[in-house]
Amino acid sequence: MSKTPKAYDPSQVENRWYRAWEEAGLFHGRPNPEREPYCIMIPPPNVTGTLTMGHVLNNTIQDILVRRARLDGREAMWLPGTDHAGIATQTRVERVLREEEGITRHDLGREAFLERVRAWREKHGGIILDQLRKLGASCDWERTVFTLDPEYERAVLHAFVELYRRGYIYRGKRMVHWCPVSRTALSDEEVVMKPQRGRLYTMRYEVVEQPGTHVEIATTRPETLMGDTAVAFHPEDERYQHLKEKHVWRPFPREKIPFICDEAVDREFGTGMLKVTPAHDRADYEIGQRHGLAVIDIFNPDGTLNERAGEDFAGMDRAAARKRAVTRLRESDQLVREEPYEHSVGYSERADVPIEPRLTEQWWMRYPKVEEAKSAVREKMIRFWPPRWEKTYLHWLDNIQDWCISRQLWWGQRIPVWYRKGLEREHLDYSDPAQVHVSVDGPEEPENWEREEDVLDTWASSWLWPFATLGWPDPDSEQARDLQYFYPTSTLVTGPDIIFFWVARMIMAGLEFMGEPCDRLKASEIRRRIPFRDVYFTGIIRDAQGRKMSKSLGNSPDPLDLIERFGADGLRFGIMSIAPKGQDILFSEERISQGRHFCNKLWNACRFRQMSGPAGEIGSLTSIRRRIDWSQCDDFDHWILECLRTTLAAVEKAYAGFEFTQLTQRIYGFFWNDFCDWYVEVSKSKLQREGQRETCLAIQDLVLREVLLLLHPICPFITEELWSVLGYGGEGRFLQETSMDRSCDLFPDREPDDAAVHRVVGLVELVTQARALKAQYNLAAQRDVVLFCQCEPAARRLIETQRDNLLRLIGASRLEFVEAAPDQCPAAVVSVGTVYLDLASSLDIEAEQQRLGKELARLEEVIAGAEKKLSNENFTGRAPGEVVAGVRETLDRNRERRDELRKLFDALGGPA
RNA sequence: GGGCGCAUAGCUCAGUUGGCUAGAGCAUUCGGUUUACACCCGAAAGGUCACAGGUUCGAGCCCUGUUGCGCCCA
Repeated sequence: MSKTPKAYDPSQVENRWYRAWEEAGLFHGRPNPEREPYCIMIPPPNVTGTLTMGHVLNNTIQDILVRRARLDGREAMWLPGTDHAGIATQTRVERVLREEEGITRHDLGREAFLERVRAWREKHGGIILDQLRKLGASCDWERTVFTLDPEYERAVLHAFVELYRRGYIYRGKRMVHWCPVSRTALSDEEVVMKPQRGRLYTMRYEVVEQPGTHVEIATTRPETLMGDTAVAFHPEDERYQHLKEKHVWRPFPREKIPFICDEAVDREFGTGMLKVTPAHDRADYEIGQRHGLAVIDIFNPDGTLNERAGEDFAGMDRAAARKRAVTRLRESDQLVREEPYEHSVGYSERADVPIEPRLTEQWWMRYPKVEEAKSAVREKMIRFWPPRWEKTYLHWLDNIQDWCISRQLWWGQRIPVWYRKGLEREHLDYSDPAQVHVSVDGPEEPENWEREEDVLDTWASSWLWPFATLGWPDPDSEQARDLQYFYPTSTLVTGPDIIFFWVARMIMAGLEFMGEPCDRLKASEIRRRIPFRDVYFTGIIRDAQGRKMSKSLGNSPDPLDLIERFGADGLRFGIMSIAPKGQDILFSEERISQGRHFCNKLWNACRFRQMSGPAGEIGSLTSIRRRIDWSQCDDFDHWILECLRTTLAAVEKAYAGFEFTQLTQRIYGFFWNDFCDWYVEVSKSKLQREGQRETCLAIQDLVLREVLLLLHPICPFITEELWSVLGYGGEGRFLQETSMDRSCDLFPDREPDDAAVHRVVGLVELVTQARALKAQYNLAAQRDVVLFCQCEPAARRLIETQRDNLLRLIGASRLEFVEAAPDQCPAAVVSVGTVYLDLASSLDIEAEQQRLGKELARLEEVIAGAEKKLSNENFTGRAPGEVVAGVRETLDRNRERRDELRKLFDALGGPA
C-alpha cells in the first residue's frame, strides 16, 4: 500500500471486491436457526429501466441496512428483482416496432408480439441489476425474481383465483380511466391531475317547447356535446324552475334531449346549467344512472371520434374535434362566449396524455382486509418512518375504491378466466362453471373455451412480492422454508409516491394470503401475517433548483458517471450526507464530491498507520486490546477511546431510529475531527517515544478497525480494501464476515474516564486559541514562536505532561510558565489559564484592544444573562438542580475569564 | 376545498422528550508543501432561528394565528 499513490483510486478497488464477495457467496442468505433473520425485498425496478438517482438513494439505504444487519450477526437476505411494467414496456416495444418496421402489435399477433417483448427484455432487462452491482448492492442474486417468471406468474394467477372464489373479484361495466394512447383502462392511482390552461365555452341550446328561447350552458369540453343526453340544473335553482319537464335541442346531431334536476349540479359553476354526457364523464354517468339516461359513446378506443358523433366528426382526434365543434357552434350563433379557464385534467401517468373517462367491461377487485391493514399501521405493528406518512396511508384506506385490475394489454399475466365458446359475453352467468371457468391451469377441454384477453395490472402482481418471491403458494417448494424463515420481512425502503400503489396493497395481500382464509383477523394474527415490520420512506431527489428529476428536463445525472468520477463509495457517502429524513433532497454534485474526499481522507489515515509499520497482533479486537498498556495511556488516549465509545453508541441509536443523517454525521465527525485532526497529530510525537509507541499504535489500530466496521455499510468497497491491507481480518477473512462490536463491549471492564476527556477539551481549547493568536499576528506559518502561560499548579502539571504535543500542535518552539503577565504580549484566556504570545515588542496595541474588547463585550453579555437567570427565584426554585448548578458553574468560569481578560485589557493602557 | 410538510449563516442542511455562549459542510477572506492527505492543514468572518401572539423560570424546539414555498387527495 505504501507503494500505491497518495490518492485513493476507487476504480482499482471496487470491481475486484465485488467479484470476490460474489464468488465467496457472501450475499446469499439461508435459513439458519442459530441466527435472527433480517430480510429486505427490493422494490422491483421497472425491467426496462436504468438506474436513476432515486434508485441510488433507495438502494444505498437498503444496502446499508442489510450490511449492518450482517455485521450485527443476523442472517441477512436482500432479494432483488424486476417487475414487467406492463404499459411502459409494451409501449416501448410498440414504439420500436412502429419506428423501425412500421408495424403495430396487431400486425404481429399476440404470441409473436410477446416474443418480441421477451427479446427486448433479454437485451435490456438486466441492465439495472448490473448497475446495482456497480453501486455495491449486496443483493442475493441467486434469488433474483422477475414478475413474469413462471413460478411468480403462477402465484399471481393463484391469488386471482383465490380472490375470485372468496368473492373479492368481479366483472363489471363501469366508468374507467381510459388511456387512448395505450388503449387500456387504468386504475385511479395511475391518473395524475395536472393543472391546465384551457377555455370555458358558454353555449346556448334552444328550448324545444319555447322556440326562440335558449339556455346557456358552460363547458370545457364542447367536443363531447354529441354525446349529451340531457341538460341538468340543481332542483332548487330558482332561475330554472320553469324548465322542469321541458327539453332542449342538442345542436348536432340535432336531437331533443330532456332537462333534468339533480343535486350534483354545482349552481355556482358557469350558468348553473350542466350538459350531461354519461358516456364521457364520471359524474355525468352517475347522473345518467339516476335518471335512466341513454349512454352514447362517441369515442373510439384510440381517442378519435366515431360515426355516432356525426359524419363530419368521425375519425377526428379529440383536439381537432373540439376546434370543429367550436367553429360549428360559432357559425350557428350558438357560442355565447369563450374565456380562458384554469382547471385540472387527469393525465395518464405513463403515456402523459389526458385520460378519457369511458364505460367499459373490466375486472374489479374489492380490497381484502382493509380494516386489518389500517390497524396494523395504527397499532404500530408496522412502523412508518417518518410516522407522518401513516396519515396519508390511513386516509387512502378510509376512502378506498374498488380496484380496476384488468388491462387491455398483452404484456402481463393473462387473466385466468375462460368463457364457454358460443355464448354471448354480455349475458354470461358468472356463477355457472359451465359458462365461466376460473382456475390457474384452465379448463379440461380448452378447445371449447376462449381465454380472457386482458392481462392484470402490474401492481396486481407486485403486491404479492414479499411472499410470492419466496415460493408461495406452493407448500412443497424448496423455498417454503425460506418463506417460513424470512417472512415477515424486516424493512421496506421505498418512496412515498408509491404508498398506495404498492405499500398499502402489499400489506393487504399479506394479511389475506399469509394464513388460512378468514373473515376477521385478531391482532396476534395480523402480526403474523404482515409483510414487513418497518417501512422507511425516502425523500424524492430533485435538482439544485428543486425540480423533480426527469428525462425530458435532462436534469438527472447519470449515476454510473458519478460512480466513475467519485467512486461508488463516494457517491453512497455523499448521497447519504445530503438525505435529510423524509424530506426531499436537492441534488448537488459538490456534496457527492465530499463523499469522495471523505474516502480519500480515510485512505490516507490508514496509509499513515501503515507507514508506522507493523506492531503486534491485529487480527481481532481482543488481540489489539491486549497490546494496550494502560499505564502508558495519557489523557489523549483515554479521550479518543471515549469518543469512539460514544460514537458507537450514537450509531447504534441512529440505526434503531432510521436516522441516516445522524449516522453519517457522527462517523464523519469522529473520524475526521477527533481522530485525524487531534489524535493522529498527537500520535506523531507519541510514536517517537519508545514507551508510548506500542500503545499508541494499538489504539490507532483499535480506532481504525472500528471506523472501518462502522463505515462499511455506507462505503463497503474502500473499507473492505483497507481491512485487508491493514490485516484486521486475520486469516484472509472479509470484513463482511466480522461482527460489529457493541459500544458496551469495547472495554467491558473499564469505566469511562470523564476527567481525561475534560482535560483534553481544555488542552484543545488552549491549542486552538494559541493558533488563533498566531494567525492574528500573521505568524500562522511560523513554527517557532514562543508562548508564555500563566496558570494554576494543576493545569501547569497537565500542560507539562503534554508539552511536546502542544508545541507541535500549535507550531511553537517554547512554552514557558510565568507568574505574572508579561508586557507587550497579546493573550488569550482559556479554561486552563492565560496564554501569551511572545511578540518581541511588536505588539499592535490597537488591534489587541479591539480583539480583547470584543471578546470582553461578548462575555459580559453572557454573564449578564446568567446573572439575571440566577437572580430569578422562579428559575432557581423550579428548574432542575443540575441545570441550575450548570448555569452557576458556567457563570463562575466566565467571570474568571472576564476578570482575566479585563486585566489584560487594562494592562494595554486603553480606555476601560 | 381538505390534508401533510417546510421556512435556522451567502448555499445545502444538523439541532428527537424545552435547559451551557445555535452547529457542520460548501462558498468567501487570510495564512500555509509542518515526516498520511492540496481530494489537505490552520485561522477568520458570517444568525432578529419567516412574522405576530401565547404557554413556561426558560422557546429554534410546545400552542394559536399570519405570510411564503412544496407535496398529496378531492
